[in-house]
Amino acid sequence: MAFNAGNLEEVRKIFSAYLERKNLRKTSERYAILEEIYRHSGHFDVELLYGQMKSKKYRVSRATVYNTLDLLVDCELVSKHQFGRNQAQYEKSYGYKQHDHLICTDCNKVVEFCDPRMQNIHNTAGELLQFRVLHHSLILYAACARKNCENNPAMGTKIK
Amino acid sequence: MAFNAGNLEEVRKIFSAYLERKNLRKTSERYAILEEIYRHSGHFDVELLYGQMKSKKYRVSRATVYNTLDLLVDCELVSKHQFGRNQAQYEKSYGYKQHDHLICTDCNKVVEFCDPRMQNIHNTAGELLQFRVLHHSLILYAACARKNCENNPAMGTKIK
DNA sequence: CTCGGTGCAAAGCTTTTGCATCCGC
DNA sequence: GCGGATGCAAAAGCTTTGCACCGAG
Repeated sequence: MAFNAGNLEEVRKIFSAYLERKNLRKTSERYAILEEIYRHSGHFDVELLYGQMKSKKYRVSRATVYNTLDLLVDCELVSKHQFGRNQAQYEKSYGYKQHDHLICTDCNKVVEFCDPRMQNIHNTAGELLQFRVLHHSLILYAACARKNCENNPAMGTKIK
Repeated sequence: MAFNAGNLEEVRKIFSAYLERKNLRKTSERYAILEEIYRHSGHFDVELLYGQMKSKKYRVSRATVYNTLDLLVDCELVSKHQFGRNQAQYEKSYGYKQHDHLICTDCNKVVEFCDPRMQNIHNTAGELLQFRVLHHSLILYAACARKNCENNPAMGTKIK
């Protein structure tokens, strides 16, 4: 998805409200990281984001990137995934409809999909267990039935 | 689940068949690790298993534990989970029916549950995407509706 | 002015790797 | 005996922490 000024305005407001609610300071670094994330699309990891910040005018540290990502995850502007590798993957989540992930066991690429049945489970599975489900992670590990999936542009980004 | 000699016999046979099929050597360390895993119940991480081996007569290295766990996961005698922490969690899987996991956001304990709707998704979600689903990971993150879940023995092991 | 946030580097923790030795086949 | 597997320790990779300085409120 391309850069979207209106969208950016909205997420900035949400972040501001969150920082105020939690009595956290509105630092330029926090907004710079939020904007950098919402300027790009797809999944990213800390190192990629840190590199993007460094390659621009920004003077940020990894510690601040980690700290700010935690805040953004907490206020639900970013979601965090552990795709079975050691490096956490993130993606912006505002304005995106809920989706899950399929990982190709042949080429390690990630495909997003949406299955309404998963929402049913999300909404009702907790009752029996006496839990209130806050969020979930569903990952399907699957072999590609198509040929040459590695070079298929319809598939998402490759994870490390 | 308590130690079960018959069960152990079976998994040892399965492991032997796997090692033969893959032309891998039947070392005493590999069988010792398999037995140590099947002698206990619940989830475990590498450090716990390594500690258990060390506290007994065994002379094993972490490297061998990691290597053997990879083999056991590959032949489906053990399953591996990334519960959002950095440390991978494992559990024995032979003779267990398929289940998914709920993690309490209050106390970090893991509860196993089984929802037949998940099997439906597993079996059919791949078709549309032209993938053959091999396995999946579903984790519900949920708040405990009961009081004092931390001390509830009905709930599983706490993860780090 | 205060003290929470930051940059930087060092430390921490989990996992992988290199190498000499060992042992299954 | 050959070559894969192991133990050990060192290295690698991701994340967190300690500390002095900076800047938002």
